[in-house]
Amino acid sequence: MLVQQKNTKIETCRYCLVRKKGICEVFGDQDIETIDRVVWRRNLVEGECLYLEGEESSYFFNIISGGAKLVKDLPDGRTQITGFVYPGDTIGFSECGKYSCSVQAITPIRICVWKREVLLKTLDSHSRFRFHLLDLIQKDLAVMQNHALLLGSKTALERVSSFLLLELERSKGQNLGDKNLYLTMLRKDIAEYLGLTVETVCRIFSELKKLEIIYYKKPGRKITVKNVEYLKNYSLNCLENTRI
Amino acid sequence: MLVQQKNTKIETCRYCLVRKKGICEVFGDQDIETIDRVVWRRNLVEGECLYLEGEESSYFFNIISGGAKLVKDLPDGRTQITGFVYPGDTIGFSECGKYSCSVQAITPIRICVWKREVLLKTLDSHSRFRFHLLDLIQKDLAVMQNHALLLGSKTALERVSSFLLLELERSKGQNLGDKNLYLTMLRKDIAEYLGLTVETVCRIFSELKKLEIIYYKKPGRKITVKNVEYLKNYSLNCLENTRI
DNA sequence: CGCACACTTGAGTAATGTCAAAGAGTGTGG
DNA sequence: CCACACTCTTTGACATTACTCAAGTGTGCG
Repeated sequence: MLVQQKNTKIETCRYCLVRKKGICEVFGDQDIETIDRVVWRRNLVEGECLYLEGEESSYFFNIISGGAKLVKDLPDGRTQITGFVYPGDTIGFSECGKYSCSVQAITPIRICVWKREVLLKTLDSHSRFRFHLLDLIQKDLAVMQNHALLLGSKTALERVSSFLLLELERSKGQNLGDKNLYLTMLRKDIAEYLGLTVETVCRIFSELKKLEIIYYKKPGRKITVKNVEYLKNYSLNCLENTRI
Repeated sequence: MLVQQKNTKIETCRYCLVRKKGICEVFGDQDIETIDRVVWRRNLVEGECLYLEGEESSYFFNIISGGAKLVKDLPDGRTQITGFVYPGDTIGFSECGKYSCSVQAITPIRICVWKREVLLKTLDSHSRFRFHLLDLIQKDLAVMQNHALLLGSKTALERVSSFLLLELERSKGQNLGDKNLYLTMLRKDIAEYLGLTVETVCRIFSELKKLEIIYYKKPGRKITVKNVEYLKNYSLNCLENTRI
C-alpha cells in the first residue's frame, strides 16, 4: 500500500487531506489560513520514530497520511502498543512536558507539525477549538479505558475479535466493501497491541478462518469478515463504544 | 478508616479540603468565591455508584474525601477496574456525552458537583484553568497508557509490585511513614484493577511477605515496604512515570 | 458467641507462552 | 530470469503461568 505525496509545492491547509477530520474540522476557511502560516509538514519512512517516550515534548502532530503505532517499552525488550493512529488523528499529548509513549511509523507517513505554544495560543483565541480539543482527548481516554478492559479481562479470542471489529469500523472510510478490512500492521504489532504473542494471534486468525467467520488469502493483510455477528458475540463489545 | 464530614453547615470552596489539589488549585481567592456559588456537594455511602457507564453525562465531580473505583463491566460479570480516585481527583470526563465507565465508592465519599456547562463556561473565561484542565486529562491519559503496559505486558509479580509502588507513592500525603501504605480497596478490587484473580494477588502478597520485601499483619490493609529497591526491580517501572 | 465476609493456601486444570521449524512472499544480485 | 536470502506468517509440541475450585483461617460486627 503506497502513500502518495502529491503536489507538495502547493500544499496548504485549505486543501489538506485531513481538512475535515479531527482537530482541524472546527476551523473556518479564514482560521485555516491562519493555521497554515504556523504549521509545517514532514515525512517519515516506514519504521522511523517521530519521537520517543520520555523526550521533551514541544510539538503536537496531525497525521496527514499513513499509519503509526504508539509504543511503550519495558527494559527487557517487551513492548506494548497502546494504540494505532491514522490520518486525522492528533498525537503528542504529554505529561509533565514529556511524551508518554514513542511513536513509530508502520507505513511511510506524512505529518503536520504544530508547535506546542501555537496550539495553546490557538486554543486561547478560539472557543470552539477548545471544546473540540477537549472532546478529542476525552475520546482518547475512553478508547484507552476500553483497551484496558480488553487487556485486563478478555480472552485471546475475545481480544482478536474486538480488534477485527475495530479495524472493520476503521475501514469504513476507505473504499473496500463494508465487509473488508485492510491491516496496515504486522501480526507482531497486533500481538503487542493485544497483549498476546504472534503465535497466539496467528492461531486465532486461523481458527476464525476455519470457522468461516473471516476469510483471507496468503499475505493475510486483506480480510473479509463473513460473519460480523459471530465476531460481535466473541468480542463482547457490550456498549458498542468502539472506534479508534 | 472513617471519613469525617465536619461542619457541613459552613462548608465553602475557600475552606475545602481539596482547595489546593487538582482542578481547583489554579483559582485565586476571588475566582473560588465564584465557583462556590455554582457547585454543590453530595455524600455517597460505601458501595454506592455515582454514575454508570453509558449514562448521559451532565456533570463533573471532584472527590473531596474518600475513595472510589472506575469500573467497566462485561456482560458475563467480569469487571475491569480502570482506576482508583481520591481527594482532589476530577472525574466525569466523557465521550459523545456519555460516561465511559462507572464510578463506585470504595469508602464513604464526599464529592463536589459541577454542572458540565458551568465547567465549560469557567473554562471559557479563565485562561490558566484551560491549560490546567488540559494537563489533568493528559496526565490521566498517560496513566492509562502506563496501565495498558502493565495489563498487556507484565507478569503477575510485576503487576502487584507496580501497584504497591503506586500505592506507596500515593500514601506520601497521608501521615503514615514513608515506608507504609494503606490499601483502601479489597483484594478483589486490586485483582480487578490488575487483570488477575483474587487468589493470584493473595499468593503474590504472601510471596513478597515471605521474601521480606513487604510486611503486614492480618487484616492486610496496612502494608510496610521493607525493601523498595526489590519492589522497583520487580515492577519494571522503567521511566518512573508513576503516580496515580 | 457466632455468623458473614474477606483473606489465604493447596491441588489440579486450562489458557497462553516458548521454542522450533516449515511455508510463503518479496527483493536482490548474478 | 532465476536463485538465494530475508522476513513474515503459520503450525506443532511442549512448558509455564495464572485460573478454577475447594477448603480452611481469621476478623469484625451484630
